[in-house]
Formats: sequence, C-alpha cells, structure tokens
Amino acid sequence: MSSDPVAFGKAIADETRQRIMRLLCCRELCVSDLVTELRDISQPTVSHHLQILKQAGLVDTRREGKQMYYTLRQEAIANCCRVIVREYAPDVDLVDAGASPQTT
Amino acid sequence: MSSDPVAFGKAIADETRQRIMRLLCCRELCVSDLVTELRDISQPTVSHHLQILKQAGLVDTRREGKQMYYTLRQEAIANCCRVIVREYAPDVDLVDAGASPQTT
DNA sequence: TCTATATATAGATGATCTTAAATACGTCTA
DNA sequence: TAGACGTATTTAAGATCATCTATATATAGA
Repeated sequence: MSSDPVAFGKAIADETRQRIMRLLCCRELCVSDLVTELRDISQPTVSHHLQILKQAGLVDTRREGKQMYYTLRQEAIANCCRVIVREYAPDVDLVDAGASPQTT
Repeated sequence: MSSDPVAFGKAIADETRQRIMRLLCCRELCVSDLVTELRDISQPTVSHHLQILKQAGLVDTRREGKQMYYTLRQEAIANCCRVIVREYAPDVDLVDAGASPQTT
C-alpha cells in the first residue's frame, strides 16, 4: 500500500519474484500452481517470495478451502511507477515517446 | 541501457541510492557536492553507489577537470517504469487515474 | 477425532550487499 | 616533475537475502 520506492525496488529486485509476478499477471493462481510452473524452486521458497510481495502490497490473497490464491495488484504496481517517475523523471512526459528506444 | 526490470529494481532498492537520485534530479552535481549533501556517507560509499547507478544506466557522467559530474537519465528511468507497467500492470493506463486526481 | 493435503514458518547456510579505511589513479598547477 | 586535490578501487567486516530441509499450522473429509 505504501508506494515507497525503496520498498518497491526491494520487492522487484529478484528474478524469482518477477517470474512469480509474470505468472500472476492477469490470472489468479494458488501456491501449488506456482510451484508447478516454477519447477526449479521449492514450495517454501515460493511461499517466502509471496510473503515479500504481499508485504510490499503487490499481491492480494484469497483463501478457497485449502488453497490460497494470489493475484497481482496492478494498480499498486502502476502507482509505484508513477511515484518513481514523478520523483526521478519529472521532465519526461509518459504519454508520448513510449516506444522510442532512447538509450545509450 | 537494458531496461531490465530486475536490474532496475536492484539499482533503486537502496535508500542511499535514492537519496543520491533525488539530489541529482534536474541538476548536475559532482562527487564532492554529493558527499557534502549526504553528510553521513563517506566518499568511497558515494562513489560506489554512483558506479551501481551508472552500471544500471540510470546516470550519465561528464568529466570537467578533476571533477566528475553526474546527472540522472530521466528517460532511462521512465523507460524502465514503462516496461514494468507493460509487464505487470498491462490493464492500467499509466497516464491517467494516478495518485493525483485528474479532472477530465 | 484422525488423516491427508495445502500453505506457512523456523533454522541453517552460503551468497550478495552496504559500508568505511586505506590506497591507487587521474588531473591540474607550480 | 612534484605535490595537491578529486575520484575510483581494494579490502575486509557486518548485515541482509535467497534458498533449502524440517516442521508447524490450517483446512477438508472420513
């Protein structure tokens, strides 16, 4: 919920967590679904990363019987990005120049 | 450079680095300027963080005599945010409906 | 209640990160 | 060239993190 850029950075600063986020994007999955997809990561590790994402406010949870379903909080993610741009890229207009690859 | 969300996350996942980014936002500063402002951080630590930001493509450098001047690469930062939103918040329109009320 | 299943937590370990002190490097000026 | 100054790198210590195994908690069904 915080939209704190440091906390947001820490939350996304891990390859496994971003794999989880990618899997959760636009669909709801339970822990065992995620463990099945991330076949090289143990269940406790998946749960651990989910707790970190939850703590950062980037996922929502819903219990259904024995399973715990997770979804991405897209609006929260977008909001963190808005804060970052407002703080560190205030001169950039997000509307245009979206796809222009202006990088060294 | 890369616009890799994991690398971007690692780069911003530190309070000191974001303090540096805030100081560099919209103005050019050399290392000793930054050391003066961040009065609780040593010069080698500041230099170290600047290297991390540089490696992530978030700052540009310009040498002028003995000093090395740093600037924020706002476009690169905005681009990383665009990638993150595209990947993890595709249903959200970054432009409107932000934290600030946008009266149409 | 007991058992099975799904998820979370605890503890341990190795890797990575932050930091400062000491030192090296690069540039200017005399 | 020598010395001063600004910045970068090296080294090492302490902290944090990702990951596993083992175990605990929670829920459903018999």
